[in-house]
Amino acid sequence: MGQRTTLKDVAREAGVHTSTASRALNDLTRSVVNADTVARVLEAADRLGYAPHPLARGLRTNQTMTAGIVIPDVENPLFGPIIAGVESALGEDGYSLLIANTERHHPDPDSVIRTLVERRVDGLILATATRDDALLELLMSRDIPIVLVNRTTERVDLPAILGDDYAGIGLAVEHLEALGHVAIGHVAGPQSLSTGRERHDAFMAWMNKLGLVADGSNVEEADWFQVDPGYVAARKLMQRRPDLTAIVAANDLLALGTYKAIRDMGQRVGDDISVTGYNDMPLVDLMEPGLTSVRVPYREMGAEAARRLLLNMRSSSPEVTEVRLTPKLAIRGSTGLVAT
Amino acid sequence: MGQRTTLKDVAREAGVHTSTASRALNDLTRSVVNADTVARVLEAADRLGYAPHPLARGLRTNQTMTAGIVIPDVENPLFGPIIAGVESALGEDGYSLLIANTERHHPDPDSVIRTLVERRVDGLILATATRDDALLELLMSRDIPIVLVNRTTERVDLPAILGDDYAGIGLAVEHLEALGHVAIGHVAGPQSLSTGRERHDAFMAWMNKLGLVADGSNVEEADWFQVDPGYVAARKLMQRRPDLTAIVAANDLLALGTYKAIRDMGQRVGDDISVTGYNDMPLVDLMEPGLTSVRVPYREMGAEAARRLLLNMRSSSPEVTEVRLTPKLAIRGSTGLVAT
DNA sequence: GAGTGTACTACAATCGATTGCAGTCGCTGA
DNA sequence: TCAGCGACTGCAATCGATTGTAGTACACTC
Repeated sequence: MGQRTTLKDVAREAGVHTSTASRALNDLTRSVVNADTVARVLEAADRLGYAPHPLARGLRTNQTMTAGIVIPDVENPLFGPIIAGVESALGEDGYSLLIANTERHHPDPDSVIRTLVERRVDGLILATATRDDALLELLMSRDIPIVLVNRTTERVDLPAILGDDYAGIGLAVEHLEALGHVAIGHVAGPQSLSTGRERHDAFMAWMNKLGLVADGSNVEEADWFQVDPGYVAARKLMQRRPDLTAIVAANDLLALGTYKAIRDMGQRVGDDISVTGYNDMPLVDLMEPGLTSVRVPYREMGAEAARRLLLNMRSSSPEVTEVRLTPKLAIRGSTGLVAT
Repeated sequence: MGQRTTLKDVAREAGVHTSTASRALNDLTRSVVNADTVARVLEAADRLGYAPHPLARGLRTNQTMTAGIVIPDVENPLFGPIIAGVESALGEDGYSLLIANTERHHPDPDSVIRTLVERRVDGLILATATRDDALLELLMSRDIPIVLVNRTTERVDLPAILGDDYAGIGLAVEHLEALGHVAIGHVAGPQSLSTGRERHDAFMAWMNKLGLVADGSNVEEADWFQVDPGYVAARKLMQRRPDLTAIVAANDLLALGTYKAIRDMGQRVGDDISVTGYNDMPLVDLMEPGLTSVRVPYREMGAEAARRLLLNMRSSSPEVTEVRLTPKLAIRGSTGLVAT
């Protein structure tokens, strides 16, 4: 139809004032309206196909029923499940999701977040946090509910929904130790991100805990969480430590870069050197060999971030909580018994 | 800061009426305001950190400066580049992007689209079209600009930004023919989607054009664009036609399912049977062997859909155009000379 | 019968911007 | 000197919902 139906149309049709119609249509105020009047208004609204104008409502209530999510690289398959979880959980409560993609090469990534703030989103979910993130501090003064997802920050205290990296790396290291590996290396992620740093620290802690040698020579940091930096880091690591029989990579892309490095050095993944990854991205199970990877329930992570945000938007003094989701290890062909 | 700055504050600070301040701040009306007054208003706005309230503005102008994008499965890595392209192009024009994910198992996928319409998005980009899509017809009566992306529909005439499936399948079939293959099969996608249907039709057309046999026995439709349905369809195909030396799959997941089927039948991908895929998803290059795949510029597809939507939002009589993006073939180890 | 309390509804202000229209001032030409 | 026109600015209505407040009617009690 051409013209949209407004509350005035509904009120006229039901024979009441717009304020009565508004009260009849809203759950929280319906009880002060006579039941017969309520029935007439609801029937008129349904017949006319009425939907409230979100801008008019939002201007008055100071709520947009939208949340924003900021993703560092929406092309990275890691974020699809997180977005799906967030969108689904928010949708259940009647919220819509504005998405913004910063990307590493964005000229002014902070402007992306500011745009969402100016859009008056009711809350923000940020997947972009770095460990020393100045923008988060600035956002804190804005009094807008924020939840971090996947990574956290050390700059300020904010609610964060994360994977349990300590447990996840533990699964990988223990799995390799159970296969007889003692010379285990780590291709670490960038230490400016909490995911890079925590997986590195977890690796060191688990190696020490299991009585295995971790003196720093068995760790090499990749510049970024991508295949090529993983390849470069893995080569350096294996050149420095040719004795290593297993490598724990801080994510799947680094692991696949490690595959390439192993092959370039004339060895076989899984047979000569075992490799584990992290995230259990789509298709890593179809690699040759399938990648043993720490699986984080990312969709659930997204949903939990949304639920936390919804709680914090309703609360006048939101809790700063940190939730860590329990990972599992998907064991595949890239890990095998230590060669003798 | 606590309270937000409004136009009243800026007007007071600059010593003018709010209407003058509004005109001074807006590009289209600035020219009717005296230059000295403009300078004072701009300076006040900057000093007070003023940003217009989008709801107030939108209520009056009947524009939200938002567009909606509806994705059938945001966890599918295919859609990340499309979203990235859309978000980037819209952002350049000051638009924000609301994202909704329908998912195949959503109880009421149409409600997701209706919610965006009720949100008064200025336009919609739909990646969800099926060939016979009743909701699109309903949406047409709403007078909201729509652009289809990745898939099109036969139900109504709508602008669509697509891959050139005819050219893409042609690249694959010609490549295989050049390698000496004559017995080529097709693992088709679901025919209810334009991508499934068009790639199937393109395959038949190219086989006929090259004088190769395509009698229907060399085609098997997968129920969905996933690995397992691809596996099932590939097995059926190879059981029915054991002579096939090459298979053109309608997307990468079907291709990877075909890999599994080939291996289960004791043969080697690339050596015994060549396989091509479509989309060139992340990680298919790292498969063993790397998948030869038709690469569609999905990020550019998203950006073009956004540009088309922006044009149509500005136009009172938008063109129904169909743009097809030229694919390329990424040649890898999954295709080789026909075995003799 | 009068007074009081409660249920129900209407009135009007409000949110914060945009914009049609009108008033004022200064300049120019007859 | 006066009228007309253009530049500039202010006034007030408007977008469409929500909500504080007030008015009215009816029932109950003394």
